[in-house]
Amino acid sequence: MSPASSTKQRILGIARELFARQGYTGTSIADIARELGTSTAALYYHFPSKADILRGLIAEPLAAYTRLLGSLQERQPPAGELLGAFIDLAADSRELAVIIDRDPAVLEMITKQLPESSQMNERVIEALTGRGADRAAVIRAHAALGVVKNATMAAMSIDPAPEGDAKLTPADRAEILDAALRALNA
Amino acid sequence: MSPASSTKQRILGIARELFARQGYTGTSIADIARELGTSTAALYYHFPSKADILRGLIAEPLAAYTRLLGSLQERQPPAGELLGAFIDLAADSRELAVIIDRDPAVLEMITKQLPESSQMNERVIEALTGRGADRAAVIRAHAALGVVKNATMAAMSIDPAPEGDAKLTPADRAEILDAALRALNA
DNA sequence: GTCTATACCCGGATAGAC
DNA sequence: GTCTATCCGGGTATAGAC
Repeated sequence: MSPASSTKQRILGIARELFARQGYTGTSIADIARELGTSTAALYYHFPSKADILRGLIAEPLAAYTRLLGSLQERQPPAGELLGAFIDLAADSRELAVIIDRDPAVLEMITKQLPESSQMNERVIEALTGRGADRAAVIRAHAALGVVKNATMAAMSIDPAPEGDAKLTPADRAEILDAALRALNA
Repeated sequence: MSPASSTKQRILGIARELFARQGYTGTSIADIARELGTSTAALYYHFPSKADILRGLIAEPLAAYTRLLGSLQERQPPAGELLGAFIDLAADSRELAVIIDRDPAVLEMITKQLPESSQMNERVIEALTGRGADRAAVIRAHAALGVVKNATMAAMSIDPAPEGDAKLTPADRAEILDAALRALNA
């Protein structure tokens, strides 16, 4: 059963944890193998390279992000809805977010195989401000995104920080969203 | 003259740039030496180790941060003043900020030689909320800090992004501070 | 699917001449 | 202060047996 729960999945789980703690570059295949309880050679039976492990981790979240951005071309949701979606994305993949934008090597890997990603951030800002916004509005949009990133991470770390797949409570989510909207709207 | 403008200073300048772009771990001594136009051995005449180059870069900004936090024990400034101070710190050392909290290896180095630093963030939050704040207030404090970090970085990168030691314009600073205060105060 | 052994490279750092 | 040459460790990855 669960064709997904093979050794491959265990490896991905271990890698996610170690990458988040030590960074991608800072984590060696040997580290992962040790945690897994096998030799490094065994690892290479399941994944052809270290980069492929990373790809296996970020593929889906990255696709979700891309999907969300793509949908903006058809419909411009109100800012609250958009920021809410970002909060959910950040909450779902907070470990990945850490991995991705902490390591320049990872960023480069992503831009290499998904060149659009470099303009993603600008697209988000544009969606939050509308076209032709002035400088102050752009800054406020960045401010709102800063709230989303920082506060979501914090909310999932503090105090009743339950195990791995903790969820963001509705109350916390509402608090973050409100703060982001206040930052956005002068 | 200018006892500071020696080769040491050139090295620090190059290192700051490369560390910011490629990360500390992702930058090799050879990278720095190449940019400097010398061999790696020559570099080791000026600095005993790669870690010492990093220390040379972060010592002063880190001290400034420590000083600011220390001053909080004598006096509790209003939130606006405190957030303003953080904006200025972030603007002054935005490259360093990138270097520091992007690389887990760097973070570890700092906590090893400056153990208090691990509680610094909590102290900041406490200063922003006052003692015994509820969960929502803590989240809002993190939100405000997210604004400071993200919006300051953005403001110094967009459009009239002048050379290296660009300054934050007063207008941008005011915009960021307002957004941070709005995020902080429900 | 997992092992041992190893090839290979690259990074930090040192020795010693100039 | 800078060079060439080199050591050493650790990292990714592979070969080939089991």
